[in-house]
Amino acid sequence: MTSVFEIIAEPNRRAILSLLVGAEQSVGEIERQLRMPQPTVSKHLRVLREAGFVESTVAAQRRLYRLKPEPFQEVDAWLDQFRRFWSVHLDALERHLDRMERSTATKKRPGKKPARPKPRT
Amino acid sequence: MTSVFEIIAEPNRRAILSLLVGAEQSVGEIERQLRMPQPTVSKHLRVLREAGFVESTVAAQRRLYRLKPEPFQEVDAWLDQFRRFWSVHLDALERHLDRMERSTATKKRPGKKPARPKPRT
DNA sequence: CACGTACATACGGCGTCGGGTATATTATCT
DNA sequence: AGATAATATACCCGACGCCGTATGTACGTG
Repeated sequence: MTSVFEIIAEPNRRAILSLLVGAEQSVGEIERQLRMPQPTVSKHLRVLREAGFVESTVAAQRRLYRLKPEPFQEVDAWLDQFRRFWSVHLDALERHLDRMERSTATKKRPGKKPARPKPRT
Repeated sequence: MTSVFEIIAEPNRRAILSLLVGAEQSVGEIERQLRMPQPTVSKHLRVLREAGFVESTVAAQRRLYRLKPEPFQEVDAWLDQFRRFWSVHLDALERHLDRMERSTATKKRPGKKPARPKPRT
């Protein structure tokens, strides 16, 4: 389990991560929402924690898990080398879609750049 | 081997993909550049092809493999939900880096948007 | 202090993936 | 057609990952 890619290869772990995007959750909440046995949740959380995807704080007898950004950025950085490739291949399509978006006036996160290529952290 | 994430979990496969970013390559070229036995290369290429990461054309007795963009976009789309999260967490840092970049005048791909969030294909 | 809750860990079993070796297939050349 | 190069596939095996069950630990409450 050496790389971030092996971590996110597991469907249950991806489910947990997606769940944690909304807000931090306790083990029990994850267990109930994803309908998976508690030891399974704990084990996956351990893997995710050791890989830096999540961190936890103790709140009474429960532990709240939340996301950490770094590993995701690592995946993003890896993906970056391929973005150059696929942007070339889909350039015409992209321009077409851009025109579509502007004409249908679907405003998405107005003033924010969507993604940074190669974040340095 | 059901999802794109399992495909890219394998280090040798990622090496092959990275190699193919530059240009299409034959099996033998991959074999030599990555110093891995030929059956290993063929097996991984099979997996990559069936997952849609690469396609091949026959050129005499050799087969040239090249990348296909779709699976990468799938990974990118998955990452997108987390981009919102980490951009919030690193907003201040991001603005700082942006100022750094502009002041050092490091122009990157001038007129091109780096990545499309949620590509529709 | 006994008990219940919330979570973590230990252990055994099983399926699957990747590596290695050998062999089959397809194309090229003489 | 025979030989050789390039690639694909078959088979066996060892390792590792995930699951389920059982048990351990820590915290809170009566």
